[in-house]
Amino acid sequence: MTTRTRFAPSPTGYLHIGGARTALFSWAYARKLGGTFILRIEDTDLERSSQESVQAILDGMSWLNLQHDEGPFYQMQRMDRYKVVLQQLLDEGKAYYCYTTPAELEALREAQRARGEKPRYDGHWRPEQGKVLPTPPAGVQPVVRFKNPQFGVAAWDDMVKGKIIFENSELDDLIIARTDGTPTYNFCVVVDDLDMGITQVIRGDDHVNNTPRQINILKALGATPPQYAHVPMILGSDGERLSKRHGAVSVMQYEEDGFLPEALINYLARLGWSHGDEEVFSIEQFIAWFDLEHISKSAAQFDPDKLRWMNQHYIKQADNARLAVWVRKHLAKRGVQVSDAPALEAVIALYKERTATLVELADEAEVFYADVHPTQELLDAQLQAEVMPALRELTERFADVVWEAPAIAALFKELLAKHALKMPKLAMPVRALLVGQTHTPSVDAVIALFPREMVLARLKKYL
RNA sequence: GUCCCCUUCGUCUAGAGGCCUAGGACAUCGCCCUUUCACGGCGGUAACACGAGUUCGAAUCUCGUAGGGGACGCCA
Repeated sequence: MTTRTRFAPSPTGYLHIGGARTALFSWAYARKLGGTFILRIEDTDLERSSQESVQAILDGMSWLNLQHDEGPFYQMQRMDRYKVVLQQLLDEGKAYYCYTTPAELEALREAQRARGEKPRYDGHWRPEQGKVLPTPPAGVQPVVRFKNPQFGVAAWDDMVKGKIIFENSELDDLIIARTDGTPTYNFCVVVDDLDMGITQVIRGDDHVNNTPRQINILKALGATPPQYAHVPMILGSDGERLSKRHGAVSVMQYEEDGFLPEALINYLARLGWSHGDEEVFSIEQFIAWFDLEHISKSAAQFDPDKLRWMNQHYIKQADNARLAVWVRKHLAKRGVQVSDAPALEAVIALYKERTATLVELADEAEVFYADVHPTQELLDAQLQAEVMPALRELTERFADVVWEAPAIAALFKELLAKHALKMPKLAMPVRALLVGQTHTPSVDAVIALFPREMVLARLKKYL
């Protein structure tokens, strides 16, 4: 049987970090085994589902390069199929109508909670051998409940967590169709996974509790359950559940914040999964190495610092032209047009190993294309009387020195000796006037990057 | 409350009874490199939740305790 996995998000928001990692694992598993990766949109909750969310999920997947082979399938378009299966279950006596109203259920649960019991349906309308069912009340639309086995267990060998066993007596009869006739999540999932021939269900471990119910429905349909792999969730950097508070929870937010998709992928792959001591690896390598056994069983805390480190690594080895595309677009958003001199790629080549994100890279590049305004504080600190003569002479000599880093460096050395100054004494003020700050790459390299006239203009402005 | 799951440095993790004086990575600290800042190099601090048991031997197996998480919807 060929491997078929799926990612089945509900379109009630953007693609977040946790979903992205589940998708990544599911995708990688299929890729590794030469299988098929299916995208399914679970949009049966009309209240909360939206087309924008569908698009956000699609965008996130495509940015991360997680291509699906089939789909996207939409559950709302499969209603007819669900109804057929629902009727089948009803006909076979494996599901039944229940007339208990939401208000009655609420009262029931409250009473159970008060008694310290697990809130659950009491089986009031559940048909049994020899049991006389109450007369359906007039005017009440029934829901359909699945007749869950009362004895035995629902168990499976989870590919991540190992053996998990639930007593059927712990499970109640879940609603599989609402009063309006629409099927609910646990039922749709079962039908879909069955119809789509899913062989491994890889999903968040918040679904562990749904699994025994799904297995029971599957069995009622005469099907063999797929294998299950429940992936632990990702916690925010504070150890709390991921939420809006954590800022960048949407995958696309990372795009905006200047992260490379391969960096996020590598980081996510490594978060809660490992292959010995390997930290940095390509997507091909990941696919080759990936397995479910090495996914850790417990939740992992998201570490922004490590992601930044990973991103810096990928920026350093990324193609300059590719980085330039992003930086150019980003600077345009700030209203800064990148000109031909200096070439953006040359700027990036010099700066990329010192920035952890593309936004930071853009920050560094901006001064080459927009006016700089050194703060008065910086000017006061750097333009001390003792360096002014050397600074003026340097500026004069800049007019005809060979405009290349080695020649510029030689000129610095010459003037340093002549004026009896140390390198930082002269380099710092030049940095301040040129780019508005004192932390830059080698000063001669920075100067050589600028067109000569630009350097002269920026220096003369303060001399 | 009930059920299910989890527990190795601050964080992500390696670890399948002796290879563990518990390894790597991020972070952190120190040193080196240096034209500032980075990059890079070298080194340091830092963990098996606790308690019993099994065993010649346990981070690894068993049980218990504690702590954490998840679920208990006509949400997915």
